[in-house]
Amino acid sequence: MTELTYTTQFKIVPTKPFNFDATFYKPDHFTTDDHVYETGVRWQTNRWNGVPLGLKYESVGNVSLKVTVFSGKKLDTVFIDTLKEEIIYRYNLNLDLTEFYTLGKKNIKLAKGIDYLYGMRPGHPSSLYEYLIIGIILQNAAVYRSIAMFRALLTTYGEELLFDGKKLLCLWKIGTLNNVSEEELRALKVGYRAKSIKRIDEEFAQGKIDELSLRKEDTETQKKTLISLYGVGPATVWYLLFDVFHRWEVFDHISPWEQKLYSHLFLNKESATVEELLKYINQFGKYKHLAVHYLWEEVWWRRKNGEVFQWLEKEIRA
DNA sequence: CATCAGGGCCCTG
DNA sequence: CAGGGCCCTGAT
Repeated sequence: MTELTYTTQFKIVPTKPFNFDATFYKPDHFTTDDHVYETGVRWQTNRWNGVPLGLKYESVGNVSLKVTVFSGKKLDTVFIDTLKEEIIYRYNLNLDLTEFYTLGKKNIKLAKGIDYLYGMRPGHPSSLYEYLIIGIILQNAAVYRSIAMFRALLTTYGEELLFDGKKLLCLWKIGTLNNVSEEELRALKVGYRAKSIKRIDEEFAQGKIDELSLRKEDTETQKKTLISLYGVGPATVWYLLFDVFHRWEVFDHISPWEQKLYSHLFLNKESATVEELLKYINQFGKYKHLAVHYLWEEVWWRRKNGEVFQWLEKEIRA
């Protein structure tokens, strides 16, 4: 266990309107043991330039954000400045929602979602490497199993950090799995995914992918690069484009299980065709996936706040 | 008990 | 470009 005793603080003022809770907590995200959330606060482990950190995000009246960085050693200014930029990027704290809201409010259903989650940003705590690990354990498994795999991996190869009275696990450093055999990974019940996880780790360790420069490429290049990674197919690419590369307009992939969920979500019925669903979502133009994010998160937040959606319970098998 | 079908992807033919 | 196989696990 590593105790993180150094602290650095800074403030971020996001664009308005800002909703801390809906931005820093997504009830449908399944990862465990690497974060704790309570109203107005999120503790999150993370690595920046390979350095394990404890991050504490606090809402200051839903107007600004207080960030406390816990580290094992003193951090220099460049490190902190780039970390701050990265946080702004990952949680989309500079996103201007005006245009999307104007468009979205023309649709009664989405208007309700926007109202409920007013100021919410899309966003994800993970780097591309970390998200790829998550994406791979999502494949061909229901939620409870993905959780089990994530927990097993994190417990075995992650690093235990103690900060601000919280004991949380931090995902391993790129290259860690180099000395781990495929058999050893399989023992954690990740199955055939062991091979993909190892190969992704290897490719990143060799520096074949540079996340920051890939962000600057166009969508097609990003798609091509991602799908070339072993174990990454269309479904995983689609998640990555939204959560890691912030492509709000890409919404062209609906898998059978999502088809059922979106039928309820968009059209309040049991089973709509993929064409029907895509047609519905096309009205949101360059904000297609962002619109879905609002509709989707609305249901999850309502569920968290006590409302019951039978169709959701049936499908998620958490 | 055995068999099967997944919240994909790779590989083969 | 269609379809079999894959780790596991719960459902039947």
